[in-house]
Amino acid sequence: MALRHAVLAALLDEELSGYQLAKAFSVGVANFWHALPQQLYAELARLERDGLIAGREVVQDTRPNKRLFTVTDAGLAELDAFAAAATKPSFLRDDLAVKVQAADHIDSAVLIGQLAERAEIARAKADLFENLLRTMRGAAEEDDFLRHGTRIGPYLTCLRGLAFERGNHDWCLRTIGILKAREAARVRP
Amino acid sequence: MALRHAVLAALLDEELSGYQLAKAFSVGVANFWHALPQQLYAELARLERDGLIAGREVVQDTRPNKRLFTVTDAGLAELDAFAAAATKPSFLRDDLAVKVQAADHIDSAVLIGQLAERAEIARAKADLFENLLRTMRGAAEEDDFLRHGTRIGPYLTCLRGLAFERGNHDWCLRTIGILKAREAARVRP
DNA sequence: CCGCTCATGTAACAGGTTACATGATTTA
DNA sequence: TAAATCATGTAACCTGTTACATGAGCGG
Repeated sequence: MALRHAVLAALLDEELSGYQLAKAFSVGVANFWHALPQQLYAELARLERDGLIAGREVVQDTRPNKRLFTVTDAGLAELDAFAAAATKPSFLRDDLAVKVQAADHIDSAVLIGQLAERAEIARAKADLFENLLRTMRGAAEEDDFLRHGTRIGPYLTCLRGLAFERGNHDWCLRTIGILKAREAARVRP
Repeated sequence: MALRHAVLAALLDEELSGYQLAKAFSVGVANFWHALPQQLYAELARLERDGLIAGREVVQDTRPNKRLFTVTDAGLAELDAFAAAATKPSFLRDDLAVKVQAADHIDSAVLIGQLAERAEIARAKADLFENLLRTMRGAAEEDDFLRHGTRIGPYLTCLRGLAFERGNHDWCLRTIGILKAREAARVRP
């Protein structure tokens, strides 16, 4: 039951609607958790029912009305309890890694294509994260912001996302290089 | 349905029993996928039923008998098809990241403790991966092994695991440093 | 003799994914 | 005028996790 806490954590810094939350969780920016809109709407309903968040209706003319959610004191207490409990280890689950594991037995041209695709996605995400970080720290130097800024949580998770995507990118490119070198070596050894 | 392919990929290089597979998938070495023993036994049964792997009984005196599994031609074809299909993006799902996201609202002593714990786990895993890599390449230089060695798939996924755990470790330590500096700044600003 | 390793599962439950449904408004 | 955006969900299905079951040998 950790989607709960991910939603609470996301609502700490801004009041959001389900739709806005869904954007934050799916469109790239999901640097600390990933979830689909359907999960989020369901989870918001449960959180509100349990009194951990409170929603207020915002009536709009041109757009459909929306409900903005805030974390309640009970919600904060729940997050405290979550933070104090033992952290579950995080595991890898990546289709691309499975394909690379089988690299010696499958067509390497296909694999190289998929690695290139992933490298590009990783690069785009890294760029996005860099921009987000710049926006968050504003005019301040990074060290200064981290020492004295308010709300560094999102900044810290974004730093992790950035490092992760850079690692991804580098690994894809290196793997492509190795596979190509082997192909060349196989043709004229 | 990707556990299927992860199991197939794991069985490519050695004939394994369910028990041995389970060890490879749970005890640390899960650098390209993670799964529990129960999932694996169930998946092995399905794979055998579908003719993608073949099992042979090995009778043992002192130990209970076991069944060793090998990938069939149909299994290889299935892996080929999987490799050719579009790769699903991989997503982050980490309790610790959720806690860090909420860093501004929860007790930082607790958080620092959990980050230190995770840093230690990451360090241990990185060490393990380094040893695995050394074992895999044997006497050869890394470049040489990667260019001419057989079975580099597992080596490549292990490289990724290593980079991932190092990134994890660095991020945990850096985050701890930042949180401590902020605590100090709050006491005497 | 207690706990660990080998060896294989079943059953119930929680969590995540896919497919589908609706409908107005702005942008290309 | 077609497509994307805003806005919210339901239902069926697939996947992963937790809890439990069994039993022999080996090491401290």
